[in-house]
Amino acid sequence: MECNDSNLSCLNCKEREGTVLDVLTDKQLQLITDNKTCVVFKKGQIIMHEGNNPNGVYCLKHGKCKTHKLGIEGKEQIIRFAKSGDLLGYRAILSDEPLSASITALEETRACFIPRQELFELIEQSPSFSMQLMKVACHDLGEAGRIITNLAQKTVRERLAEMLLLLESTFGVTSDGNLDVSLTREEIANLVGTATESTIRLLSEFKEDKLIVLKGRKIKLVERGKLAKLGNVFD
Amino acid sequence: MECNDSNLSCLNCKEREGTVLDVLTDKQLQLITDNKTCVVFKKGQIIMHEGNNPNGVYCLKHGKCKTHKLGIEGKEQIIRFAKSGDLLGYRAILSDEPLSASITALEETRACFIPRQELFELIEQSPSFSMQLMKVACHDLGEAGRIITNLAQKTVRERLAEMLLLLESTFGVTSDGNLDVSLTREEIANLVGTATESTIRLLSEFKEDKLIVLKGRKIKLVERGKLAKLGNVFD
DNA sequence: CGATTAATTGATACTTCTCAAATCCTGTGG
DNA sequence: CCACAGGATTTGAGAAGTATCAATTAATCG
Repeated sequence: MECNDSNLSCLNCKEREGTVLDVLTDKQLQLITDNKTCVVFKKGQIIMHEGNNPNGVYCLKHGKCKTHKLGIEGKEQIIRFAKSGDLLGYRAILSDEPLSASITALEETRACFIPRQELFELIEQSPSFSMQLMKVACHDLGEAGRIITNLAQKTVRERLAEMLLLLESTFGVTSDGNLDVSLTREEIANLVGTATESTIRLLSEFKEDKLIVLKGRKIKLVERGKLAKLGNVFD
Repeated sequence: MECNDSNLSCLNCKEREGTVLDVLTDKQLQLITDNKTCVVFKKGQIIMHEGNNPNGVYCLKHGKCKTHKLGIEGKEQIIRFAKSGDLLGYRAILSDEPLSASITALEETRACFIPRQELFELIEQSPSFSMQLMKVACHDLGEAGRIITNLAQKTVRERLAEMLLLLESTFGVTSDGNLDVSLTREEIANLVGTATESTIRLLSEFKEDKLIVLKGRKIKLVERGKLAKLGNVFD
C-alpha cells in the first residue's frame, strides 16, 4: 500500500489549506515531510483497527473513510466520516487510549502517516498547533453531542432524513447531483442506527414522496426543505 | 452566588490532584489563584447556558452537575455528568464555539471560575497543560462514541441497566449503599433516551427481579453482574 | 395544610425489528 | 464480453418494543 508520493513535500500540499497543519511553519512542515510515509488504501481496506494502539496519525490527502465501532453482536455502528484534510486516529493518540473505533476506506484513499514522535514534537513546539488539535477534538465532541441527542430523541425516519442532509453537506454532490459518496443500504442503516430493512423502506417512502431520487446506490436530494422539516433539522 | 473561597489558593487545593491542573507549576497555579473567582451554585441552578459564549471555564471543586442539550420540542437530553475536579465549559471555549449544551447543578456545587485569558495564557506557556486538555477532550470523545453506539443499537432496557452501572461508577455509593446521586425519573429517562413512563416501568421490573432496591429516588444496585449481562456491558 | 410536582399504572396505538422469501446487482473468472 | 455466484436490495407479514394519553396516587414544599 505504500506509494511514491512520499517524496512530495507537505509545504506544497494543496490539501493542507484549512487543516490543523496549516498553522505550522515551513520548518515544522519539513519535519513532517522528512518523517512521513505516504500510503494508498483500496476501497474497503481497514486503515486503523479498533482496539489497537496507533503509532501515529494519518493525514487524509484524498478519499473518504468511515469511523465505525463494533456494537451488539458485531453490528457495526458508524460514528463519523473523514475526508480530505482530516486527521485519522488523533483521538486515540492524544488520549493515550487504544482506538475506540476502526477506520475503513470507502473508496481509494491516499494518506500520509505522521509518526507519533513527530506529532508530539510539534505539540511541544507549537501552542497554536496544539490549539488546532484541541479545536478539532472539541468540535467533534460537540458534533457527538448532537448525534447523541438525535439518536435518543428522534424517530428513525427523522434521523434518516437528517442524515441524508448531513451526507450532502459533508461530501457534496457529483456533477449529476447525486451525493458524492457510495454507501450500501446496510451502511446507511449502521449510520442511522436502525435495521437495513427499515432504511430501505424509508428510502422508498422518501422516493415515493419525491423527496429524493434513487438509482442503485446513487441518491439525489430533491426536496431539501421538506427533508429538513421531516427530520426536525433547524440550523 | 459568589463566595469567600476566592482567597483560597489553588496550590493547596486538595481537589486538584489528578486533574488537568495538576501539571501546572506553582507559579502557573498562582496565576489562576490571582484571577479566579470562587462561586457556589444551588441545586437546580444553571451554571452555563446552551448557546452562550462562555468567558472562561469552571473548575468544579465540590458537587455534581449534568450537561444537557435541548432536543425535539424542548425535551432535555443529558449528555454527560461532571463531578469534583472536572472542567466545565472547556469544549465551547477550546473550540471557539457557543456552548452546545447547558450545565446545571444537581446539588449545591462549588466551583472556581478561570477566565478565558488566563486559560489561554497557560495553554501558550505549557505544552503539558495543553496535552492534558487534549487528553480530556479526546477521552470524552471516545465516551461519546460509546454512547452513540449504545443509543443506536441497544434497547431501552439494556441502556437503562448499563446507565445504572455507569452512574455507580461515576458517582459511587453513599454509606447506605445507594447511588450517590439524586435524579428524578424524568432525568433518568432523559439520560437513557426514553419516555419517563418507560423508565418507571423498567425500574419497577428491575426491582421485581431483585436487581435493584428502590426507595423514592434512592437506588441501590444489588445484582451488578446480572445488570451488566442484561445491559450487554462487557468491559 | 393546600398546591404543585413527581411517580405510578393501565390501555392503546404506533414504530420498528425480525424472519423469510424473492429479486436484483456487481464483481470476477473464464 | 458473458455467465454466474454471492452479496445486496426489496417486499411482506407478524412480533416485539416503546410511546402516548389519561387517570390516580404519592411526595414535596412553601
